[in-house]
Amino acid sequence: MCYSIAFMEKRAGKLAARYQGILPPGWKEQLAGNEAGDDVLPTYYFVSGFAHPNLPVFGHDGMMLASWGLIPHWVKDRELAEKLRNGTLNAVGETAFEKPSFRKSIRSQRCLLPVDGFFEWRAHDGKKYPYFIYPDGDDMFTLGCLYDLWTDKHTGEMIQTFSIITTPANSLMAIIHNQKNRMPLILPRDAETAWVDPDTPHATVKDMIQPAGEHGINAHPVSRKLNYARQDRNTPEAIERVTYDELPDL
DNA sequence: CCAGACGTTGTT
DNA sequence: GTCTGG
DNA sequence: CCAGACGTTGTT
DNA sequence: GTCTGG
Repeated sequence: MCYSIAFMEKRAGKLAARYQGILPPGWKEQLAGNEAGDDVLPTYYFVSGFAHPNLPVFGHDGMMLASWGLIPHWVKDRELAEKLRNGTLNAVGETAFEKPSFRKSIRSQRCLLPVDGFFEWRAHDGKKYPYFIYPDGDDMFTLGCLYDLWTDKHTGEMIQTFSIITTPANSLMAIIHNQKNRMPLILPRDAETAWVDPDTPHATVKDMIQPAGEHGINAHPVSRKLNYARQDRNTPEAIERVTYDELPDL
């Protein structure tokens, strides 16, 4: 699974350039000339999905800000919305086509979430050690996600929300995430366009939901201060390597 | 049919 | 809105 | 996911 | 053991 991520790259123009292949004509120019997104987007060295942060996701018709934790469009009241969204940070890729909460979104409302990396915990000798998992160089991971738009019938408020698809762990992630053996869907660059295209056949979508290969994926242990949710964990230290003598290598 | 759930995770 | 359990 | 709490009373 | 907050 994937319950916390890093998102430091907040320049709308750079994101637009990175994802220009999936953006309709004109979007790159709009975003590049509009710095407003930078005011809206904080820098997250570490952010928990349970805080339901607003993050930029890319759908077939452009970029939108969406809150992490998918609220299905059919939810009738805020109470159920608040309850469900804590359980929809992730969507199991193997079952998303059947689940009432995801069946519409996985068919026609797929999107991409760029992240600088994500965090998972490794259990060793009765303790939990957080790891930061990140791509090579300056690139970002592109996570395969679903989105939905929910309207509060009572207030008229509309909330755009998303969920991160998960797959079984690859061999690297199985060592780190040794108690859950899941990982987020990391899409190869050449799959991005088809992922967001609402007309991509279901069979093709299913084929895309596979564990990423280990190539290009790096991971190192980070501070156990991340285990304490009440502390301010959104600091540059969150992604810095910490060496624990007792931890076996990956 | 109706009522109620609708999600993730875990079991070192 | 759609599925499951009874 | 993790750490930490885990109760009662009153209340237009 | 199970729920809540972050």
